[in-house]
Amino acid sequence: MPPKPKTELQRQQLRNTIINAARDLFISEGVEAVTMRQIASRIGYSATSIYSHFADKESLLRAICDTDFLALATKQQAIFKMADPVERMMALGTGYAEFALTHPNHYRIMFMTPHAPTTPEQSALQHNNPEQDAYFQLKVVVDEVLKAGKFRPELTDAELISQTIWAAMHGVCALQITMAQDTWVKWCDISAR
Amino acid sequence: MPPKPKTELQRQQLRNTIINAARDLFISEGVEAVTMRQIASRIGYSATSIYSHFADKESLLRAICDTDFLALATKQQAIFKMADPVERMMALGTGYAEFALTHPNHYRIMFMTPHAPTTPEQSALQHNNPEQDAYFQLKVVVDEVLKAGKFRPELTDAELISQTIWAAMHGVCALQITMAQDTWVKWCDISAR
DNA sequence: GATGTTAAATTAACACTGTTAACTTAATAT
DNA sequence: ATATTAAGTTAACAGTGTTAATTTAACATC
Repeated sequence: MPPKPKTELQRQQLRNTIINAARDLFISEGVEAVTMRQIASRIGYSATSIYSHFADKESLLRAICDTDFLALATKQQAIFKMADPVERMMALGTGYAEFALTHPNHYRIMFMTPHAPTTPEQSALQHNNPEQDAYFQLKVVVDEVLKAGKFRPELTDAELISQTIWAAMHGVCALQITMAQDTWVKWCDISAR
Repeated sequence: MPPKPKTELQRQQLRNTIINAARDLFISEGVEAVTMRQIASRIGYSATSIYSHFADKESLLRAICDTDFLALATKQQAIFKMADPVERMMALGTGYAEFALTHPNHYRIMFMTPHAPTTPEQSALQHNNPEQDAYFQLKVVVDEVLKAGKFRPELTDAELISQTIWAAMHGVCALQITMAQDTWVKWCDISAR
């Protein structure tokens, strides 16, 4: 039953309804296994109506990622206000891992699935905005720890250090997510670092 | 033009031809983008003929994985024979990264895609066989380095150390593969460690 | 040599996918 | 009352993995 003019708010609401339904399905079934028709039927619309809010499946996926990247950055933002830089850096790390392992399927979509490179106008998220960019948060903290002289002297490049830390955290989390139920390896507890 | 009886050798040859063609395409185009019809046409057969050698696309994929796990272990096997344990351990690491980054699509399938746990009869590969299990190779070398007293004294568990090393390597490689072409982060060169 | 049998391969067909085009419906502006 | 128009629909397309039905050619037997 198609009525007519919707306020911008209503449009946003429907957009969010689609995003949430799609996310639910994506994380429980896997992106590939979920069809546009399934998403639509879950919210009582026809498949094609999704296309008036998202250009295609890929941009729907990207929109989901966007909201989740923001959620992560917001969560981390609280940690970001701790007093001691070193403590802050550690807390960022455990916060990240916590996010990854309590939302493994979000994490998979966000950090373990290659997407086409995102152009600025496809994403509302801003680089180097500490409220929206969790990587920037890390870089800032690393820079502070660096200036406080708390790294080994041969480590001087904040960008490189940040990326190494991120890679290490990602390695632990990603391997855990992908391989945890594999019997090949006798997996040790994560908290052991 | 369909002739008739083929020797077992000929069957194996065709099976390999399919595997190699499929791998080529998977590597250069990505698994999802490659169709059975493409694979078939590349070797001058029709799509359906693949199904007399592989139950479906997934088992074709798994067959490729199997040969590639073995390829990795075999490649690493050479390093495994170096004299100095520490050098050996380092070389295993760079060998692993080399494999990951020269075969990113293999790597994605092998280590970044959750599969259902593989039952023994689906795979001919053997656990804890240094010729077929690259993780076991790492564990052995780590154990030797440990016994040579070359780790910091607080590190005592070979399994934990091995998994940490693996996680670190995996983190660098996986992040590189997933995010390399993303412009969000100004990626540093891998070799910088 | 003709004939049936059988594996190898092919073409046709199915159910389903993401997506586009064409069409309906109902609320507003005139 | 009527035209306009956005929101939503159904119909249709090209392409997917896969299965069923069908052809083809080589062999074994008479």
